[in-house]
Amino acid sequence: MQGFETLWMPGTDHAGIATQAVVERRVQEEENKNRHDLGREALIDRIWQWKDQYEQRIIGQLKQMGCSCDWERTRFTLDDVCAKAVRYTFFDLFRKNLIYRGKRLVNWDTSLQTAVSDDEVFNETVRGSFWHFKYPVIDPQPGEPEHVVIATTRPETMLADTAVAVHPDPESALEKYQQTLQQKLALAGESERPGIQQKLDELSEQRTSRLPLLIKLRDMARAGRKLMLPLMDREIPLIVDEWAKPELGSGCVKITPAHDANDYEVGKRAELPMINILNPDGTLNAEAGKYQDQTIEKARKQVVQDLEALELVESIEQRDIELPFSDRSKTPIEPLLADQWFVEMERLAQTAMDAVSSGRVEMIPQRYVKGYLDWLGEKRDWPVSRQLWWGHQIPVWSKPVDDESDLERLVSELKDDLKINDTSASIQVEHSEEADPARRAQLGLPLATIHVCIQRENDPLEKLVEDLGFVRVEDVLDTWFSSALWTHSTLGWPDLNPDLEYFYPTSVLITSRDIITLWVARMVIMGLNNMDDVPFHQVYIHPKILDKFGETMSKSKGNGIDPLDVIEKFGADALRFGMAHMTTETQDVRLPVQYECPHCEASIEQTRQNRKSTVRRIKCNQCQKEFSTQWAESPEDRALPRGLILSERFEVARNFSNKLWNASRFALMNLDDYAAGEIDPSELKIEDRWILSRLASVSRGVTDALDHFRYSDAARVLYDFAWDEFCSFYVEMLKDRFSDAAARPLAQRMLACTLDVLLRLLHPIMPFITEEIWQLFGQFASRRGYPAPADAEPVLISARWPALPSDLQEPEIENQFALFQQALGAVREIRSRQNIAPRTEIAFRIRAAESVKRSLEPLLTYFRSMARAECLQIDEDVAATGVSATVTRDEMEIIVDLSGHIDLDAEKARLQKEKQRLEKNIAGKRGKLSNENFVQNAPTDIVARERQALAKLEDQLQSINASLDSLG
RNA sequence: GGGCGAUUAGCUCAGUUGGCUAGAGCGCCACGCUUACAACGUGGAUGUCGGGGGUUCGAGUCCCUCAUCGCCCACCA
Repeated sequence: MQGFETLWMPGTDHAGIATQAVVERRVQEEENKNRHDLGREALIDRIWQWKDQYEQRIIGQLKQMGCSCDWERTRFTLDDVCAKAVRYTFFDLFRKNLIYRGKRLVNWDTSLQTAVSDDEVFNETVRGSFWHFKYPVIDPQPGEPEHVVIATTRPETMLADTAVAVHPDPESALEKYQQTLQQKLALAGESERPGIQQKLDELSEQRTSRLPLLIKLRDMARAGRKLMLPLMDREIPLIVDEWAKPELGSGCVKITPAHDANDYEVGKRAELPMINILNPDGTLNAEAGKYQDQTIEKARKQVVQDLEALELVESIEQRDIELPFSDRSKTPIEPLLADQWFVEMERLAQTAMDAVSSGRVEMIPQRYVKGYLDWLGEKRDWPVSRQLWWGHQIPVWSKPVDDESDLERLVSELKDDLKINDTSASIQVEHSEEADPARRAQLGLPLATIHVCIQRENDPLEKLVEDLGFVRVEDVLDTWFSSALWTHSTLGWPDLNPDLEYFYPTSVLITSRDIITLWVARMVIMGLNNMDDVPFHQVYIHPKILDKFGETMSKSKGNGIDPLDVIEKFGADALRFGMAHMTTETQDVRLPVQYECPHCEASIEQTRQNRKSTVRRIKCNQCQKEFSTQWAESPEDRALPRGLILSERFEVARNFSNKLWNASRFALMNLDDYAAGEIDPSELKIEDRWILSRLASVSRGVTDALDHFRYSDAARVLYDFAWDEFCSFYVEMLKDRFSDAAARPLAQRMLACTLDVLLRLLHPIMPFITEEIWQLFGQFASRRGYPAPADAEPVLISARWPALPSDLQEPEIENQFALFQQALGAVREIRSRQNIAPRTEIAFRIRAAESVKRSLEPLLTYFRSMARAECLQIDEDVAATGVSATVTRDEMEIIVDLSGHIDLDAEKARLQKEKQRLEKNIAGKRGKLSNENFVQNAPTDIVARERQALAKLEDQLQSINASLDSLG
């Protein structure tokens, strides 16, 4: 289904684009042939619908943004490249004898008349009948049963039965099953126990009641006894096979090799005939005898009815049955035996395992390695043919031959006359599995089939072999076959060119975990096979976006968000930043989805009900007007305005974009008279050294995070820095300095170099807004930097990544600044607590040690602009006088004189609360420190830190108590 | 059935080698349109870190176990 999934989201990756191209070309071809069938029509309809709605929206938006779009060219170039690569690869594998033809059960969708792949199948539990039929034993001996009872949910498949199986050793199988159950019982939790116990009870009863019969049947099977298949009057053998589970049903199981995967395995082991009774459209074929041409449904009823007439129905029970359904047509799947092309994986899989085990390909997070190795370790051959009409058609021409002389003649003709010698075409001869000529004739099988694989498209050879009666194989290749070539086919392989030389192997593949096996493993295999080197060195598996119920977003559930809607509402940068912000290593992301009413902008939560594809319109619960959903089809529904599909989780990112834009606006407004110039480090103020220090740590942090795929860390670090440090402190402090003519030039240069680095760091996750700011910025201050200015690159997208010298990082300065931030916070808190009007100026004093005093003094001036407060005194022995409010912080006590406007009760309540908090913490610390084990065993620096913390807390408690006393 | 992951504030999520007095955004409460920003500013409230055991001086973090949820693979007379 990958082809179709990506089809709805063009541009998500190149494989998607390539697939889309192939689909459309095939649609065109089919239309030219003027073949009609229901499934194809429906699909084409959907494709055109999609093209109108989605592609046009994308192109329209790109055009609105002033982009020119050469979509057509991109598409066809990729298509051609991929088609060639696919043929070259298939040919290469064919020539190495790694491609072979065999039988496989496929999931057949009878309404679309195509096979569907496993990921297009969903299971649904339905209440259904479970029939127990009796098959007569031929010539029962005395003591032997007259019938064998089998059970089925699909009665019509009995027409294709070719055996009934019993277990070869029912006694020990039951014994073993009992042991397993007992083990499970011992380990089980409360809730599971009764169920297991019940099974055990049933089992012990079975062992007495049924075991003798099963042993008897086993012996009959060994003796080669046969049963009569009712209705068909065909003799079928009773066989022994471990697939028959003695503990289930009657212990006997009917074997239908052509219509059931497990039965198929049994059939292979026992060399049973395999009878396919189905036509592609779901009606029964000639093998079904008198039931021919009936639909499955009708045949099912008829079979039951006929068996009832023969008194061969033992019982019918109603049960919950899990049935596989086709996702596309919503009809039940019928397993069907079909000829398939396989890739032999033994050697190929090993190369891909080695690439990862040896570390040549690294997986991040590492936990995904296990699944990858386990899957490849099974080395199961890869069935690559699909019975669909879109995709890359298999480049093989085949012709069946009926006798040895024809075979020899044709092969030598191919080799001698057509010069097929494995250089650009190759021959395989597939001998029929049936050795007996009479039986072959009966079944209409050829002696052998000659397959010719041709490497190049439009090779004249294609025509020549067709003239010899060869017909091209109808099947197309699995989507993943071409996707596996993505890393090199998109670079022009098999043609050598500088791009391929330069870019292969690529550095990193970023993808979703559910296609590690389907896509990643196969890319490694094909890369190694075609290029003799791994396709990438790192594979980053990103988290998945889930909806608010924790379910994967998918079209079939209808619970996705629409990225274009998010862009329309919040902006492209908000989408990108938001995604980065959510991308953490372990956690999948839950994204609640809302519809936005196009009339009143009310937000309507998406529910399991209103997201369904049957819901075409929704009534807004605020304005009561209706709007259409993404599923709208009828003209009336589509005439309604469409509700955007959004998630409010992108608001954070939208607000951040806005903040950044406003801060930049401020910066540019104040750079109108900017003059580039050297910055003398000795002239820097504390806040300058602080912001440089922070900038250095932040750029290191961001670089490191991006290097290690920690996108959310990068986004968070930048968000916090830009908002809380750059905007809330540095920009605020610069305001004072801008109004001072003497200080202005230095302040401007510092602002310019800070903004410069910030924009560079933000660009990867907010490309559009930072680029816009960057280019405006260049008009005001094109030369900037610390300490010496340099010409800034004209375009941010190709600008240098910042690497600040680590000696700019000054922990002491950051500590010093933290003291200021604490003091400022304390003053603001008092203002707020006391409800002091914002315009009212207040005065305060600080009690603190000499070292703190020295740290704070250069910054005292900012209390005026940032808190409308003035520091009167800062000393070790400052004491509260008169009516005052105090706040204690780590290493200081801030005292605000409040005579005139104190709210005594508010202050007392606050102090009481603070006191409680401190007392609790102090008790905890005291307990810890009085524990001898802790003091003895913990590292000395930890103990010292705890002691210090306790002293600080006790000091704070003391001053709180003093304040409480003074307030009465 | 096998494997992987999750469970932290009302919601969505951070929490590096155990040192935590558990954080952020949204939402909530109070005050404020102060010349970058109301998509904003300042301050505030909010947690038995799913339950139970264990290891340790010390557990949100490590181990065991139970519960719930999700994903992948296999199976489904």
